[in-house]
Amino acid sequence: MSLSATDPAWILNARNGVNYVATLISADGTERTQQIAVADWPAWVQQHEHPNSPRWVFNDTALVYPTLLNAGVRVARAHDLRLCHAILRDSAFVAGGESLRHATAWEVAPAAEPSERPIEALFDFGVQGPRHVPGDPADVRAEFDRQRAILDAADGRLRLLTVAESTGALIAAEMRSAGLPWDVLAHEQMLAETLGVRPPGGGTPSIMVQRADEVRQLLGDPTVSLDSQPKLLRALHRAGIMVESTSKWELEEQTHPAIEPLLEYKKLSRLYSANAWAWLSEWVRDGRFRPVYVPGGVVTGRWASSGGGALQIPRALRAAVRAAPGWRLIVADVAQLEPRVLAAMSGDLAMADAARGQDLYSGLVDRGIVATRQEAKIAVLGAMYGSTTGEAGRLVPRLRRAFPQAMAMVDDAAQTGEDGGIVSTLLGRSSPPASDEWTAVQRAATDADADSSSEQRARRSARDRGRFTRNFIVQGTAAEWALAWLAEIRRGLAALPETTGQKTEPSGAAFQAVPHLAFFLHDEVILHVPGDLADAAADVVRQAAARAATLLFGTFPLDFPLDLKIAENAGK
DNA sequence: CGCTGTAGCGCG
DNA sequence: AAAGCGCGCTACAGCG
Repeated sequence: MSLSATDPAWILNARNGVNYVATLISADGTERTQQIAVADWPAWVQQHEHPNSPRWVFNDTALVYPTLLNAGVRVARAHDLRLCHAILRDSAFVAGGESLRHATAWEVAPAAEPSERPIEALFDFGVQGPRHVPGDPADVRAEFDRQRAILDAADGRLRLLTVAESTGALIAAEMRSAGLPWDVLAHEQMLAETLGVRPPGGGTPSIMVQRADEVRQLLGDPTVSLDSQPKLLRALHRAGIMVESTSKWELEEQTHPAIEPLLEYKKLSRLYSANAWAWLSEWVRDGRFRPVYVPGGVVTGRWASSGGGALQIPRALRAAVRAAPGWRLIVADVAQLEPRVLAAMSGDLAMADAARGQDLYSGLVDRGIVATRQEAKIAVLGAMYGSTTGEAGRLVPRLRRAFPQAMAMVDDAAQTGEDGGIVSTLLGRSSPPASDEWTAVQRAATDADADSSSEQRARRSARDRGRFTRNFIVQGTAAEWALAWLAEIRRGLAALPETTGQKTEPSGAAFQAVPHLAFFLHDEVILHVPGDLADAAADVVRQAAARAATLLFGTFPLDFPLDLKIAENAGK
C-alpha cells in the first residue's frame, strides 16, 4: 500500500477551547484542518490510523496518549514536540537551534501521572495550566514548523533519534497502561518469609524485631534506635566499633559480633520500607504494577521513572512478576551493552573482536589483557566512568594499550568536558552546556590572585565534568541503542499473527489482547505474550536487537547478544 | 507542623 | 570511604 499524495503524512493534534483541532499535512504539502468534538477524538484517531499511518504530532505524548489508550486506540507513529524540542534545542548537530531556545514554553517537566487524573482532565492539551507545554493550534503549529525546518536540514541520525525518542514516548505510555503482571500472593509470601509476620495493627514485622533486639543486645544498648544514623553511630562507638558512618560497605569491614545482625537488619529494613506491604497497596492494582516511565528523563537520554521506584525493584522481587494463565513472559537483557556500544561507536575492531560471543569480559581474559573476569569488569567500567585510582586506575591503562581507538574516544570526551565543551551521542543528543557556576569556578582559578584552594576546586570540578562527559557519550548512545531495540520490538510484535490461545489476559483493556512490552530498564525488557506466540515473540526480540545494531552501527562487525528466557515468572 | 537536605541503598 | 557514571525513594535530621 503506497502513500498517495493526499494521504496525510503528519497529523497535528491541538485543542482550542471547545474542540480538538487536527491539521492534516500531506506529503505534497496540501493541508486541511478539521475540528473534532472532544468525545469523538479517540474514534477519529482510530479512523485515520492505517498501515501507512500518518505520524501523529503530539505536544506531549505523556499527557495525550493515555486518553487514546483508555479508549483502546493505539497509534503506530508519533512525533513528540516536547521531547524533540529538548533534543533539538541542545544538539550540536543542529546549526540554528536559536529558534527553539526562544520557545521556552516548550521546556517543562513531563506531565505527572496522567492516567491517575480524572478523565476530563485527560482531554487537556495544556491550554489551561502553566505546567504543560502549549496545546493550542497556533503554538503547536509554530513549534512543529520550527522543528521540521531543523530536521529537514539535519543529519539523518538526528531524524532517527527524534523518531526513536517519540516512539519511546508511545511505548512508555503503553507499558504503563498494560502494566507488569504482578503476583501479589507470591510477593506477600516472600515478605512473610523474610520479614516475618506483620502485626495486625501495622508496625515492625516479627523477624525485623528479632534482629533489632539481637543487635541491641550485642551492642549492650537495649533501647537504641537502629533507624537513626546519629544514635546508631554513637552506640557503635560506645561498643568500640570505630566507624565513621553507618553505611553498609564500612560496616562490612568490621568484625564485631553485632555487625552481621545489624547488616541483616538494615537489609530487611530497606525491603520493608521500600518494597513491602505499603508498596504493594500503593502500586499494585488488579495484579498489575504500573510505574510511570519518564522517557528522556535523564540528561543522557535514558528513561527515568517516577513513582513506584520502577527502576529500583530489587532483583529478588522479580520472582513476583508472573504471567497471566496461558501467557508467558519473555525476559531479555543485553550482555554488556555499554562496552559494546563503545566498541561500535568508536569503530574499535580490536575491542569488537574481544566482545564477539556471549561475554565481553571473558574475551579480555582470553586475550591476556587482564587476568580474571572480575578484573576485566573493573577495567571496563573504570574506562567508561573515568576511574583513576585503586584497582581500576591500575587496570585501565592496559585497556588503553589494547583498545586505543575506543579509549581515545572516551578520553577525548573527558577532555572536552574538562575544557567546558559539549559532547554528543552517536545520534546527536548533546550534553548540557557547562553551568554558569562551573564556568565561574574555572575563571576564578585562572585569576592572577587565585589561591591554591580555588585552583584545587576548579581542577576538581573540571575532572568531575570530564567524567560526566566521558560517560555521557557511552551511556547516551547505549540509551539510543535501547530505544531502537524497543521500537523494533514493538514493530515486530504488531506484525505477529493472531494468537490461537486465550486472547485477552484477565485484566484487560483492548490492546492487552495482543502480545505487549511490559517492562523496560535500560538494557532489559519483559514482554507479556500469549503462550502460543512465545517463541515467535522471542524471535522478535532477538531480531530487534540485530536491527537496532544495524540502525546505529551499520555493518560494523559486532553483535549484541541477549540473555533471553521464556518463562512464567521473571525470577532467576 | 511542613519543608528541605542528606544518608543510605536499590537499580542499570 | 568511596574509588567511578546515571538515577528514585525513604526515613531521619534540622530548620523555621
